[in-house]
Amino acid sequence: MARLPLYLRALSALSERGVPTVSSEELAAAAGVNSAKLRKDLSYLGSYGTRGVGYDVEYLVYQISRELGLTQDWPVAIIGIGNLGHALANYGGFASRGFRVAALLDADRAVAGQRIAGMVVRHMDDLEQIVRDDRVSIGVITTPAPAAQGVCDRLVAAGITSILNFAPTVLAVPEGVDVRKVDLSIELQILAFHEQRKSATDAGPTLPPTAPPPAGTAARGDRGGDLPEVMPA
Amino acid sequence: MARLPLYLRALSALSERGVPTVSSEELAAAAGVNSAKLRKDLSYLGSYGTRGVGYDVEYLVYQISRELGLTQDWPVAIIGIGNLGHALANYGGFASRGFRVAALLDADRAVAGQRIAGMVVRHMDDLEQIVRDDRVSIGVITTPAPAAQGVCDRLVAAGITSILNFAPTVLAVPEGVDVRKVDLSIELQILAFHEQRKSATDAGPTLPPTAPPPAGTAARGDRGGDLPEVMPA
DNA sequence: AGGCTTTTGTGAACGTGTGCACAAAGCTGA
DNA sequence: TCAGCTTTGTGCACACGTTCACAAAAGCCT
Ligand SMILES: NC(=O)c1ccc[n+]([C@@H]2O[C@H](COP(=O)([O-])OP(=O)(O)OC[C@H]3O[C@@H](n4cnc5c(N)ncnc54)[C@H](O)[C@@H]3O)[C@@H](O)[C@H]2O)c1
Ligand SMILES: NC(=O)c1ccc[n+]([C@@H]2O[C@H](COP(=O)([O-])OP(=O)(O)OC[C@H]3O[C@@H](n4cnc5c(N)ncnc54)[C@H](O)[C@@H]3O)[C@@H](O)[C@H]2O)c1
Repeated sequence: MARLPLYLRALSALSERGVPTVSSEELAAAAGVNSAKLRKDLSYLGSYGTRGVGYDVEYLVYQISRELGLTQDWPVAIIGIGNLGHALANYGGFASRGFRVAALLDADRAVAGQRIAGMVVRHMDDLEQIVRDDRVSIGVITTPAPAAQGVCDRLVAAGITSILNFAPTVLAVPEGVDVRKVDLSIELQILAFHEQRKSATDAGPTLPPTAPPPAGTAARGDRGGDLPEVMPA
Repeated sequence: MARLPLYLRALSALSERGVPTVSSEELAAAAGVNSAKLRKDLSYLGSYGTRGVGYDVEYLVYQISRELGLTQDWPVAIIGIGNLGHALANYGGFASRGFRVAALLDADRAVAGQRIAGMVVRHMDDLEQIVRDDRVSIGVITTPAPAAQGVCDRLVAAGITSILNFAPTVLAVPEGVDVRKVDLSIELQILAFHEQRKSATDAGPTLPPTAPPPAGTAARGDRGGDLPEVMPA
């Protein structure tokens, strides 16, 4: 379940505040989900709440941590130490949850060798060896989009089966390899879409809900005239 | 539809390569989705393909751009110019799709005044004015988690109705405000979860699929002894 | 000790998204 | 002009996730 990390975060906060137990209602509110959904999720991991009382916070934290595999540490390698790679390398939020930045790598020999966040950036030549020696299990790709697939292939060849991709590309991977992507532009575009909807309904039907296609002849052919050249490159 | 940006990206790539038309099958492969799904998605926006030929790339790019509201530009403000805020400010991928970084803001007076990516970082005091004058419609929150809700409230009060949140918190917002979150730790935890599943099935049932709760007496009470203190803070 | 209150765990209905499969539509070439 | 081929658009069935609602369980108070 993809919501477990959310619950875990809310529970950790409660735990820090010394709260001993929590009801599904409270926890659901903190995580921003429906309480029935939360209870069903928790029941999946065979968890035990106490009727009339709620869930024991500490116990639940432990259970979810174990279910997510957070009781062991996961060495992470970051590939492509540019703007974003820098930020991630300097980010302290990883270590607190069992993730350890084991290596930073870059193809640029001017970047390799630099010290960032207390680590020396390694060159891509050493990738396979680093993965092997440090038992890296998760690769984070922060290279430019054109390089992402190549890097991905090398990571997979080196034995990595979990990849977090920040480059705006669809990565092709063999079966058994998990890829998750974080895509800024897509998030912004979705926001823009909703924003447009809002202003459209506010200001009346300037844009019809369903855009009528160019009538008559065809959707193809000579349309050079009526297409403003506003489309993004 | 949250997949439109994906299609748009694939289409833009095709457009740059001069490809005039594309079949649903090809486009679906490029976007990593099912072809029937893609056709259904496109049919929602009343789009016109040509049977026996496929879709006109340029026309589709225009249609999707318009549907997503990408024919206008969206001024974006980034709040919290630390590691991540820096990276985003320096990122060139926004402008290419109609998003314009209109302002960088920070609460730290040592940060405000700095030039980053050709812009001067403004102080939070000016937030309301900047939002008003520059017609900022999307706010990006890259402050530490504890500050996020406060910043969010101010953005909403200033009239912003679309927020992209990088801080690991659930933001409470009034109806009509859209929040999308990008959460690194959650992505990593999901990867770790699957990774653990994989190694568990490989190496036999070291961890049972369903974790049996502590038997007998209760799930509560004296459990100080059998809980290893490995849970993340 | 027994009833009352609180809260879990879950059965069942519902809505949504997904994918198959096929008929209709349009192009191409003879 | 017409047959044949390709590809779209969509009806339909299915699977999944979500939510409601309620009975059973546990604690608490008298
Ligand atoms: N910076 C952001 O805020 C941001 C936001 C969203 C998405 N992205 C995406 O993240 C990726 C990185 O962005 P960035 O701004 O950090 O770019 P960048 O150009 O600053 O950094 C890219 C780094 O990758 C290295 N690199 C290039 N090819 C490589 C290869 N084959 N192997 C290893 N390393 C290689 C380069 O040497 C460079 O250091 C891009 O795909 C970008 O689209 C960035
Ligand atoms: N750096 C990363 O790679 C990364 C990754 C995932 C998530 N995050 C999250 O993104 C957020 C920012 O991370 P970071 O590494 O850039 O942190 P950072 O500490 O480097 O930067 C935070 C910035 O926000 C400013 N700030 C603090 N309170 C503010 C307020 N009330 N109003 C306006 N500005 C304020 C600070 O002055 C600072 O410049 C954090 O919530 C972090 O958890 C960061």
